[in-house]
Amino acid sequence: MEQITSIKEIAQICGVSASTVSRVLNGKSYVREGTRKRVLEAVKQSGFRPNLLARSLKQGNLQTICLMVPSYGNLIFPEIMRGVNTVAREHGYTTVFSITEEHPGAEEATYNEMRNRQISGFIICSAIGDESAIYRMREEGVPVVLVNRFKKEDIGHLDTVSVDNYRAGYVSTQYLVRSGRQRIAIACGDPSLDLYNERYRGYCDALRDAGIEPDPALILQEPAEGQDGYYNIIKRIMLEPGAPDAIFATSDPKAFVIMRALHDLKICIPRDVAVIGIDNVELSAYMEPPLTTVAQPLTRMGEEAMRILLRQIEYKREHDGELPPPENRILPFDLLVRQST
Amino acid sequence: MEQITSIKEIAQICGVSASTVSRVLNGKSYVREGTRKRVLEAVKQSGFRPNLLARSLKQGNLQTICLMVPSYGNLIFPEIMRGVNTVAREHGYTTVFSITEEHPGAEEATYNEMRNRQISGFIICSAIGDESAIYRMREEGVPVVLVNRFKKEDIGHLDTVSVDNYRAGYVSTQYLVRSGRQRIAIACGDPSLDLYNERYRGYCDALRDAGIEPDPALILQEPAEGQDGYYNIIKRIMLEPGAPDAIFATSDPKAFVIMRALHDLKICIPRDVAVIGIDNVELSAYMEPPLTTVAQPLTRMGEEAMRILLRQIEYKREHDGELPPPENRILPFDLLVRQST
DNA sequence: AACGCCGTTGCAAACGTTTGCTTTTTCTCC
DNA sequence: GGAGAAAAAGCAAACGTTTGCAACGGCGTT
Repeated sequence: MEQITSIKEIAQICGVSASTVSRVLNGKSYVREGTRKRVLEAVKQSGFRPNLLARSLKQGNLQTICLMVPSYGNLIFPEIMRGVNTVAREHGYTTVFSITEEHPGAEEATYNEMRNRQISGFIICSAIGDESAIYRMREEGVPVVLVNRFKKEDIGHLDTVSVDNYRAGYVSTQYLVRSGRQRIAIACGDPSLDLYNERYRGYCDALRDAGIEPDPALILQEPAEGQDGYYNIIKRIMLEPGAPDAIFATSDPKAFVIMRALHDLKICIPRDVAVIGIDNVELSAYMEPPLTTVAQPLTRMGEEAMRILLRQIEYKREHDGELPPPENRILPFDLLVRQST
Repeated sequence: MEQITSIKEIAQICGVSASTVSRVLNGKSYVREGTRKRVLEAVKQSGFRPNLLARSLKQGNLQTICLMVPSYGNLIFPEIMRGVNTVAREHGYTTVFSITEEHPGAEEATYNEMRNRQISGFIICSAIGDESAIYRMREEGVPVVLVNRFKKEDIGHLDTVSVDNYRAGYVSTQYLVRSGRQRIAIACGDPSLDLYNERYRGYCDALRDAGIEPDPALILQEPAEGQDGYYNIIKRIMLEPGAPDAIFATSDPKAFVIMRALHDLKICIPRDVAVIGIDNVELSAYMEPPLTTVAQPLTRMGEEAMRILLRQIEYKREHDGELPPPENRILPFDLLVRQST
């Protein structure tokens, strides 16, 4: 059984031309029912699969999108990836990924690598501070969707998917206040990421609305060595006078580090200190005690991002390379009360 | 500034033929130093990037490999992915991924999807029981490397990367014995995966070598609903007479579930029951207490898998489509003692 | 019977490379 | 200065598709 490698061989078998076979395979133009059947049969018999590269070369795009994630340090990314991948697949798209490892400029480098692969678009979960490269991509007519990480000013200019981070910060802080906590600390995230600034704003406003003035001593800045550095910060602050009775971690992984520090200090959660996070990665439920957290619909965020990207790709095709006006999707979140508060 | 899209335009600018430009870009054949410089300059000036699809169409392979993972339920996969990705990238390869979600037949489906994309090879972390599809792939001359999941019989027939799972099981059990535990239970994994069977064998042998006959009551089979089902199993067994004083979880995620159950029973780890895992995913250190575990070099496993794949690809090119004899890489592991034992 | 139309099909030129072969240029050596 | 070889460059045919245009035949209409 010879391996059939091209449309021409199928054509020969069926006694038609290659064009006809192509038309059958694409279902674009009409083909007489009889020949259609015959071709389809031959294709099935031989197990022939058309060469996607050839098609893509002709049409100028491989059915492939690129997903950029910063790292796996934060476990939200695998879940987002899963969402992207399932929707992509449903639509015949393949997903390539690139781990930027938080290097500045990595997005642009990847973009350049991918350009000559005729990638249809990008989903970026790893923007850091400087988004100029991303604006440039959009200007060049390349579909891009940002997930989670973007600036307030990007809204209306770039496509984005996220939750309402301000509300998330507000709600979690409010919950701590309502459960009677007095001195609520916040573990801030990288200040170059707006999502953390928003959560911080929500924290401040929730406190003020409850008649509490935010105490600078309780506003913990992300240490230079990254979130693991919170371990030492917590150890220090808990021994000082005026230690907090609750800690709002602006992401679950930060909460994990913080809980570790509290355990090592033999401080009881939640009796002495309550801890709340944001994300709800899978493992949050397995912490001791299980972590109360604001659940982001991570997988769904990936799905939505891919849908928006597909919309852009389609619009672009129909409008002669023009991109549609940007879409900013905000998904709902849930406060998930477990035993750490 | 017009966008240069093809080698021909560069050729025109430099007053040479397209072939020459191609040769400069590939560095294959000799080109006079002067023209070389001129072409390179023009390429740089215009920011031109050759169309990889066209090249691949001609040469019959896109520089891309496909990584299949079962799911993200087990956090070892993100770390393996990172390893694969970095090596792939160093060698100019792009990685596409596919999540098989443990569906039987998913490997083959993905394989078929990828075949017409001229994928150079596959790294599979998701084989389940039936590897016939994978043998078929190899027979068709497609480079494949299995990571972690494969059968003993595959050794010598397929390329693999893993740790010595028998030793890993042996060492962890032995460690429990030596620290004075008497009744050591094992939480087995999916019996269709040999790696779990090996760990189990190691467990039995370690016990016997210590003069302890494995007690069937302490051999816990993975429940039908997957590892989460261990929650109820543990809750039950701990209340029965002859409850274990140590539990060997054949993977870290299983250990997490088990620890959750023990906490909920108010059983103290490690005083009443010691827990040991295998994997050392990042979060193991953040459990309460931090999990003692056999650390697999996950990222390194990904890297090695990619290297072996590259070797296959290269050999294949040089030997007229022939694959090299299979390689079975076994990487060293470390027993990481933390506070759960 | 001639006409035009429409539904089908084929032809051939693209898409942007690579590469075997040929031609031209350059160099070397007598 | 010329012959010959070696080096450099060009030509054109591929790789496997898609697609505009042309061709063909059959049918209904006048």
